[in-house]
Amino acid sequence: MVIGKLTASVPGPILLSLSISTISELLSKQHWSELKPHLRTTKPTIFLDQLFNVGIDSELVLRFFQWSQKEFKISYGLETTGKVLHLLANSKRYSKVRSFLDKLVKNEKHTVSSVFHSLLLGGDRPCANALIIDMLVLAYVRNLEIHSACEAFRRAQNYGFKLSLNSCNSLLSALVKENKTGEMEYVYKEMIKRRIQPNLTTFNIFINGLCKAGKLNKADDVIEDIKAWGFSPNIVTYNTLIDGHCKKGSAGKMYRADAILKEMFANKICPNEITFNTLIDGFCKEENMLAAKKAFEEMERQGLEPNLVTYNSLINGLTNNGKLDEAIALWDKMVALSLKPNIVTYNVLINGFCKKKMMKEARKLFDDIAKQNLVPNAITFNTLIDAFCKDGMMEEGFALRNTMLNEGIFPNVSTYNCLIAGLCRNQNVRAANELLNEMENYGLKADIVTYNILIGGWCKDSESSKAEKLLGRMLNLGVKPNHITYNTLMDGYCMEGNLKAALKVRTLMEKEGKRANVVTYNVLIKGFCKIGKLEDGNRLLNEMLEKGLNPNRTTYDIVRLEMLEEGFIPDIEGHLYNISSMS
DNA sequence: ATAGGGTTAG
Repeated sequence: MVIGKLTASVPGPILLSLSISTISELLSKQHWSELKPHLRTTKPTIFLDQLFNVGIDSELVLRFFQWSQKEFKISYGLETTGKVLHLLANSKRYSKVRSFLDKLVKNEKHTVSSVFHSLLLGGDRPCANALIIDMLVLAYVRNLEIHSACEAFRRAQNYGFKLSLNSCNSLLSALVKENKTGEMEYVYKEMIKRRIQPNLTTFNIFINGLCKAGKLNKADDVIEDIKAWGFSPNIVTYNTLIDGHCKKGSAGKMYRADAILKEMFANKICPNEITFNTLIDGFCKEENMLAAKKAFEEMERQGLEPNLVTYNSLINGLTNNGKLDEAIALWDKMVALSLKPNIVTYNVLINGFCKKKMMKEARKLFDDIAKQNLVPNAITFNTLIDAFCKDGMMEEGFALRNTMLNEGIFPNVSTYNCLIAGLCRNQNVRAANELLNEMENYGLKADIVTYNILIGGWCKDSESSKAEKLLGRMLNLGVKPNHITYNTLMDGYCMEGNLKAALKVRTLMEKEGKRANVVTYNVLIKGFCKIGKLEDGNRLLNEMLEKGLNPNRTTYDIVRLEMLEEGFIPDIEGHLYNISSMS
């Protein structure tokens, strides 16, 4: 049988006279040199077209497609690509479809709309179409093209394709990882609307996303949704919720975390190691070491064995609460229990030594890492670099950065932030700015911390207008300023005595939807006091109290040092007791 | 396809 006969009914010239079995054999054995001469007279595109029609194995078609693409530098176009995909899908070669789609979304930058259009032209079996579109969404997620994944998710509905639960869950979880809360909530709502039945995992991912966005009440409410759908919250649900409260909650958050733990018990779900580790870390971060230790004991009472994560959290908590000795003792206890410290343990204790300016000890631990067959990572280096910079040893900091490069551990944004902050501390903002350029030449994007450091640097140099230029630059580059950005800039203008400019920044901040916080008020009150306008400072102080913002230690210091000393009695009687008791 | 620990800015 020859292709010529088979394709006689297909319009166009017949250019090949190889039998199908010969072609199949050549393709499967990849005897390209024997095939090549035939393609001098028949264009590869036409050859491929004929392969589509004769019904040979889809994998062989794919092989020819990929070989000819490379060999003749052909770019086949999306429509042909769509045909290959349909052929693969129809013969259930799903892993091939997957890797083919990976290449499509990774290498070639087509718009989602053109990919959709051509995929749908490639075949007319609706169920194959739905499958390919579903796998396309997954391919975008796998390749971290989350924006495209969302667009494909939207278009799937427009074209009437129902996506699988698996793809939707993957998309949801990717959106959580990228902190895209708005899109995550959209996808979740759409799933319900499109009647894609969620499972418990869907709800757990959704809760995690809400927690990461600080929407704790909304996250709590999902528990009711879970029950309404006929599911029961599981250990992952509760652990996620507890962690959300530990990390994002405000004052008294551990009470709510504890309340969730009790609810968990009431629902007959036993906490596991992760539950306790989460709680212990939460208490440590709240500087409540007593509660952390109690949770540790409770964990053992429940028959659960504290693991590496437990010890790392506790050691970290102890070092951050000035209990370096206890931290070292716990390290020893851990080793005695034959739990081997990992790189996190080392980083935590190195940080502990660094914070106490015990650089020799820190360095000794650092040298020990390699002896234990562990590998230092960027965090290890960043911890040391930051400490050296803060200790005024900039050369050491830069030397460590070079060591990193030599050892193939790439400096990241934080590395540069530590160095840039060091230069700013030494009043060398110009050099700091050059480092910003250097990091961008390395392809590292400055983040919010970088900008905040540099803005602070210029402000300290009484060059607040230069700092404001940086604010403009970050806005242009799509880095969203936060409270620290605005407060730092306001402080700069205030220290220059330019209250007018400072108030303008406040207006700008509020236009961006950020309300003044305690630091904002402290900065402005102090600014007014500095130029002798104590009444204005007092007015702001009252405004702050009216808004329900709690004054902090700095507020009281300002009142005591800037107002009382100038003989001005602030109009905040209820707080005067605190002012005198804090002095 | 879902949950826990480490570095940088007021």
